[in-house]
Amino acid sequence: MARIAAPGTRERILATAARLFYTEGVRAVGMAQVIDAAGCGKNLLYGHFPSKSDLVAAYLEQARSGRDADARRALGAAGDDPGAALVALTAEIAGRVRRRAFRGCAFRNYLTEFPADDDAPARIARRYLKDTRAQVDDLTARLGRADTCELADRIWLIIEGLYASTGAPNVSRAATVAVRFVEELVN
Amino acid sequence: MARIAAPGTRERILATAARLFYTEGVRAVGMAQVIDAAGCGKNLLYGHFPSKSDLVAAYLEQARSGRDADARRALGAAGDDPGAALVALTAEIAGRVRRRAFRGCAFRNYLTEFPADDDAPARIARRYLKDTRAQVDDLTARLGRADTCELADRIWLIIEGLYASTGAPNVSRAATVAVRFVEELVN
DNA sequence: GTCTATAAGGGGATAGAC
DNA sequence: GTCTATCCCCTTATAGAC
Repeated sequence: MARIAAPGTRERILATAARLFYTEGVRAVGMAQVIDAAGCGKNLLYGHFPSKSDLVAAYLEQARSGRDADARRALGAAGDDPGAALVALTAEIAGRVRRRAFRGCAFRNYLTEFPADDDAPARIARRYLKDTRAQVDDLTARLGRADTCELADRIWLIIEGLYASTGAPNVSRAATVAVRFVEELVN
Repeated sequence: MARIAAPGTRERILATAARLFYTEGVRAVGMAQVIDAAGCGKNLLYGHFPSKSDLVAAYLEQARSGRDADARRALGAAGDDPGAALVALTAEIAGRVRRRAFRGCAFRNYLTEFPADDDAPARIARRYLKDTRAQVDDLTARLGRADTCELADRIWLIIEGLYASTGAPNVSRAATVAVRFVEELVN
């Protein structure tokens, strides 16, 4: 009797790997550790993800999907107002930063761990940064200010600073300040 | 005939290691690679640095010394004006960011690579972040504003964002914008 | 005495085989 | 699941060159 493949196995393995990669770093976590934590056999993991690079790519793809969904939700609530959209985007990131499990931006962290690589995970990470930056540029342009370029650069500085505020003395306060900061810039 | 120990050997090894660690990441660079690049024997390196952790600690200590010296120089030119000092500090970082070899803040990069560690290198990195943040807090307090806390948080966001601007579309422009941004905040 | 070169120990990594 | 192959890691030890 052939056993039926358990549904959701791939997702369970990926969720475990994602938590470990994000918390401890991609390089620090070995495949054996993922297998142990997921409580699955080796073949099962390598069946779904033929190599560690594939698993890492899936981890980053999933992080991107989740982030995009949250961003869409935040943007939806902001309606057509580009200023409100920029504030909503910042607030969405601030919400992530306030979580206990926050340990920086998964994509920036990956690029810090593998600065020279140009494989699938690196391309996913770089594309994410490019796309979100473009999103900020777009929204800022729609504000119709004379100093569009300067303003976009400033908002981007705040967003990057917000993502980096892992070691800030008061992370939650930093998140609040960042949102208020962007609010003042767009109003 | 006893050969005299070559002077500057430690410094040469350390400079090689520092360049590699900073450019490619601490985890990605092995001791063998450092030995190869330094063109020395294995025993010589291990004589000066008994373990990789010692070498990494020396790398971060040296980075800190260099950074402190540059910061002192920048602060000296600013005189007693705390606003000018904050701008000078930002400009000093902006200068680093503009260099071709810039690949982020060595201390933040290390903490991203080893988030769970609490050894000598990690303590050096965390102490640096704590000290520079305290420096910003101090200077901001001396501005005598009513919103000292908020202002310090904002400047810190900009500084963190500036350090993170490795992948910005135009790094040099981002650096310029950051300095102008802080200028406006303190004036 | 000082350094290089080489070998080897002990561990852990990815990945494949059964 | 277990077992193995292969590789690279940090580190120590040994042997030889100047």
